[in-house]
Amino acid sequence: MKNKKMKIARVEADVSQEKLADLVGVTRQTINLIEAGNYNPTLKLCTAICKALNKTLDDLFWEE
Amino acid sequence: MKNKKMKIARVEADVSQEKLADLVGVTRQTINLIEAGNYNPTLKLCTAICKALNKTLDDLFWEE
DNA sequence: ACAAAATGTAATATATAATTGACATTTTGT
DNA sequence: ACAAAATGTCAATTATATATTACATTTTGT
Repeated sequence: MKNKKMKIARVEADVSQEKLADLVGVTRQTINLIEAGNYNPTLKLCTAICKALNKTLDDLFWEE
Repeated sequence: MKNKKMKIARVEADVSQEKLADLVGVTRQTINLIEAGNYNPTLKLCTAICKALNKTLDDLFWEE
């Protein structure tokens, strides 16, 4: 269960994993792991990522 | 920063903290802490809570 | 083709989410 | 008024999100 939506939003915003990591205050590896899936980030981090990419939680992290 | 939205949704759904905890597979204390605020739950738990209460992430956990 | 940037991934360490058990207080039903 | 249920909260432990360091591979620009 990769997080394609987040990766697409990031690429559309034209920011690298490293840049996004800086923006939200985590390491590049954490961003990489989230996009790779099998990861369970905290709400605070999800929210920070959404704001950095100008999206909402439902946009990037909701799964039916 | 209490999570009022979650508490309201839970009460409207007529489930106790303990019942909700059972539904989503955590302890009552964890639910209590989230509602009390100053807590940073994981995405998986947030999603489980939303589904149990028939809400979305934006409904319960989005903060401007 | 080449160098630089970006990405994938692993091992170990640290911070903190979540558990467990317990008790006090508040709320609800009768 | 009373008992039962629900909630608030604390201390100590366990599980796991995130950091750190490091290296290999892939992608991008020139």
